[in-house]
Amino acid sequence: MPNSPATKAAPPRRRRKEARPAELTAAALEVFVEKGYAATRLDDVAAQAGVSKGTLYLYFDSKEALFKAVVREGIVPALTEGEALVAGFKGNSEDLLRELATGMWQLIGAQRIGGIPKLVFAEARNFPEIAAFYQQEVIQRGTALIRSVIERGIKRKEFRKVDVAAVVHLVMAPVLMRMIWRHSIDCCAAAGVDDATYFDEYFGIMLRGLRAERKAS
Amino acid sequence: MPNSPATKAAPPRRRRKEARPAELTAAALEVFVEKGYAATRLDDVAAQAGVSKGTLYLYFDSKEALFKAVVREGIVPALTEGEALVAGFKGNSEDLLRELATGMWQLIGAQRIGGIPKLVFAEARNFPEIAAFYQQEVIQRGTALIRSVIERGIKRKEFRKVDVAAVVHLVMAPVLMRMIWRHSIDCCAAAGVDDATYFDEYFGIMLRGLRAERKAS
Amino acid sequence: MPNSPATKAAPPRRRRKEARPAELTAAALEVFVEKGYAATRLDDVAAQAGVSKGTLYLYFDSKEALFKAVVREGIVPALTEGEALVAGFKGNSEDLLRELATGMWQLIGAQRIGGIPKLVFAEARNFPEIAAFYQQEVIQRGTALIRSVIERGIKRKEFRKVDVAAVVHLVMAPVLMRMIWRHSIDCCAAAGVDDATYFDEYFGIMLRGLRAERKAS
Amino acid sequence: MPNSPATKAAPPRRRRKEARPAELTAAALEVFVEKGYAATRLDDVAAQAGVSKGTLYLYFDSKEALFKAVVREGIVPALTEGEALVAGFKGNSEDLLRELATGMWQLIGAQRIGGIPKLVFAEARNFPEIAAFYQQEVIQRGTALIRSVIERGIKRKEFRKVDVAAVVHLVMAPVLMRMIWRHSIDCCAAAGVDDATYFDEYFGIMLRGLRAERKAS
DNA sequence: GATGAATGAGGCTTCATTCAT
DNA sequence: CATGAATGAAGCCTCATTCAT
Repeated sequence: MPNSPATKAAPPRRRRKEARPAELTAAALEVFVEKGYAATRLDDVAAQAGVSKGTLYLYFDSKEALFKAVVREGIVPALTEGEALVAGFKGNSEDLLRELATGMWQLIGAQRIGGIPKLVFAEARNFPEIAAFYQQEVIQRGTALIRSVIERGIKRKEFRKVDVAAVVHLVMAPVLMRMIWRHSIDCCAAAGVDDATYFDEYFGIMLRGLRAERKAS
Repeated sequence: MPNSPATKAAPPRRRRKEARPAELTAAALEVFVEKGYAATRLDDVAAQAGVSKGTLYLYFDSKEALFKAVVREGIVPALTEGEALVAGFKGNSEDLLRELATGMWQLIGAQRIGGIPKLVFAEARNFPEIAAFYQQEVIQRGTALIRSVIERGIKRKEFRKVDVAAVVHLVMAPVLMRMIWRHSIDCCAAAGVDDATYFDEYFGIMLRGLRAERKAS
Repeated sequence: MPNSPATKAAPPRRRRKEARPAELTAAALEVFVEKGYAATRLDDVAAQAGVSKGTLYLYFDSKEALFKAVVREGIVPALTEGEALVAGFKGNSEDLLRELATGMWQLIGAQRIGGIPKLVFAEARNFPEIAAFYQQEVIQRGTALIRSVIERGIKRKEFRKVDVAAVVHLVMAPVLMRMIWRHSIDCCAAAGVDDATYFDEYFGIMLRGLRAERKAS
Repeated sequence: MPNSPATKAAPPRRRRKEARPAELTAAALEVFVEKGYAATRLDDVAAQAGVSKGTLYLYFDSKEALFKAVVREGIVPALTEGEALVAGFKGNSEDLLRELATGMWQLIGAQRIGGIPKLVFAEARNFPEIAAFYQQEVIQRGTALIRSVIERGIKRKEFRKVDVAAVVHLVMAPVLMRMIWRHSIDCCAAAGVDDATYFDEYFGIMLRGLRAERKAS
């Protein structure tokens, strides 16, 4: 059947087969981040991916399954990248914290995946499974990372002795909140403060706040 | 005595009339915090309040109006109290910040209403009307409050000179995140750090981070 | 108990009792004509009458019953008045038709009751009982009236010989349509033609159209 | 063969796609004319068409859009035909008016779609959007059509000089009223006069009424 | 008699999910 | 594999009707 009605520049079918799920979750990520879970219509995801709505169901059992896949695929690689960045850092802990936070922001916060944390926080209650998964795969690894930096600083007497568990959350909070703003009310609110200034002040406060006090004399 | 017509202990009609709105917003708060805005069905709110769905519309024009009432009733008064605190405060700015944050936490964060911020951040994109309302009614007043404290500290040379806009967000972030955790993944995660420790360390870092440096001399 | 909270100038209760139903139907007429049957809310009728919604149910079993009462009370008296006007007319039939139509317009069409025909035509299908009632009480008497005028004209050789039944409808149609326009799309449409011009042309055509032809010679 | 899964003769999916909108508007026309606009439940339309309620929304955005489609499909073409008739007509204006009115009656009045005008007049007040639409799409074109015929007659000295705007409405009124009767109280009332007689007398009066008077001499 | 708070059925509309092609 | 037409279960909101006071 030559001259088949290939209206669109026929995409290579064969190759697609394996790439499909990733294409779909990529499209879904975009829409979920844009609209939130409840407001995301599978129609939109399908349109974004350039497939029919039915096709989604060939790869994912339900909207919920799709959502889970998006979170899974979206966040873990980013975290891995973050970990790689940190591994084998030489230098003082202030600089390490600085680089870690900056790197995470550039790799995650400033990217589209930066919308995931908001999504997860938003839907954690409705999807305990996601919450648990995220908790294990992301939060634990993430906090461990920060924890190691804090502990390193304390051990090296660069940081004060603090309650590490608490401080880990305190260190993460401003970065997470920045992501959340950006994907919710930021349009108007957080505006007025650009990323550079925000992080400057963040480090200004955090590092002063953590710095070991030097004996006066 | 089957078929007794008085199945439920007939509640006094008259007295209800005035109490109703508060009953309804209380019920709504519970469900909103539990399920999120979009996922809250007015049926559930009605059931929670022990009335029929129609009754809600006797007191509130729409789901949105109900939500706004919840916010107005639960958060705005706290802000007012906060404003009063700041306005009449004598003493150094560190103590003021301490009292303000502690007070806010007790009035909002530790209460059920503390679930509202998460909800708003989560669904702001989908309900621009609500986002705008919250922005005006809560965020603007809240940031103004913090801003006034920071500026007071700077003016009194108690705090360093910082970019106030940025610092306002940095100061709020750990408090907001604490609320968000609590209403999403906290079940398991943030556990391990109790409020007291968290806020101790929070002040420890924030105040050190803001403190004006004393000339060595 | 002096100083009772008589906020409104207490209306004489005793006298009301008998007048109430008429007050209610008057209010209902206004709202029905304004909004149509389905769109009329009993709340609005009650408000218009200055009573509570419950009160309506003291006098009328249902919205439907109220509607029927409105039609009954609104139209029959007007028709009676119309008949009185006609009785005992002396003069030629052209003038009679002219006066009849003009009179009916002034008594009905130009008044608020002029909205009733539209209502009835609109709802006849949904309320066969109303249709039957209106048919008997109004249409039959109305057509008989016109019929008598046409027949009078024919008998007196002032009008051509025509199919009286058909002509009766043809004579009524422009008057009825005028009422209907006025209560539906008139706002914009029929505008451009004032009543005087409309009726001038109406008579101009109708009377020429009915006039007996005079033999030339 | 109990529980046979093929309860209904499975209709061919492909062929349906194109025919569907017409099927749906046909069903809708029936129900709209039967019940009126407000009283028409989309459930009924769907049932009448043999589809589910959701299917309606595959083809029409809303009840209003569905109604507009019904009008566009049923009335607008007739107007177009009428316009064509007038545009190409050779001959005297009496015959033109006769043909136009007769044609309109056959295309609209005598069909099911003839129930639409009543509906629009009845509910225009409650659905301003529909009123505006009908005004633009139907009334304006319709009156322009009649107007052109009247003016043609005057220009050709076949008709008297009359107030055209008024006469347009006078000419339409008996036709519209005939439609309205037919769809409201006609069951019993207008009966007694068949269409042929009615239109005979209509032309008899209208044309005599419009005819230019010939100078005596 | 009068009130008006309360009810609950029902309408329009949306959208996740299915399934014949 | 892919499609997209079709479904039907809810959800928000309205309003005629009831009934305790």
